[in-house]
Amino acid sequence: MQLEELKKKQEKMAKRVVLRDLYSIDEIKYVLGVDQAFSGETVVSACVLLTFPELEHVDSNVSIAEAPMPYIPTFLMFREGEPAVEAVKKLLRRKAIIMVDGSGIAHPRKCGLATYVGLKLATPSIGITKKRLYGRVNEPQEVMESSPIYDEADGSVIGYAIKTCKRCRPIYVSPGHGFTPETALEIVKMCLRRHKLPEPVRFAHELASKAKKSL
DNA sequence: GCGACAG
DNA sequence: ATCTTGTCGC
Repeated sequence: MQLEELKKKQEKMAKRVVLRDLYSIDEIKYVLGVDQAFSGETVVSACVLLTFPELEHVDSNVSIAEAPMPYIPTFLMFREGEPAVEAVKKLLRRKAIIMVDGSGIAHPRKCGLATYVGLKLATPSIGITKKRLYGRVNEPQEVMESSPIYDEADGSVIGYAIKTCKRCRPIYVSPGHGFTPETALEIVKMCLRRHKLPEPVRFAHELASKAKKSL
């Protein structure tokens, strides 16, 4: 099938991923949050720009597009990647990092949606998911407790699961590009404010669904 | 063959 | 992701 071709593209991109900190936490000035909402096959991509670490809203942007292909597990980047990149472009600036609603390297071929966006925009990125896609994890039990996500093949740490609120399942964090799993987790913790999801992703999700309604 | 499988 | 009301809890 042609999915084999797409797998090769992911494997090729994965080789370009940098898993060390391109930015130290204290030099980050902004955090961009991205998410998409769908109306049939119409993609509504929303991006919010927040200051870091204050998380004050600076600007936001919405862009509409047609989905290039259907959703197929582990191939999400080919469906939402370009739309997401388009939404982020206009708001991108120096010392900004990107937080994406989708996996980073916690992916079978180490190339999730967050990795795609980070590499495409040559900007450090972090992936956040509400459900596990790949990796072995012992779910954290206490609020704010985190536990490593291990690569199913070599056992290396590829991210962290963290229980962000009392009565909710943990969220999964993995670097997309330009960060170690530890730093990605630390940044996500700094973006939490009494909700399950970190503010950048939360606001982007909110904007995307709001923009979708007004279509 | 069987189960798993982001958004 | 999306289709959907009320409802329990902080």
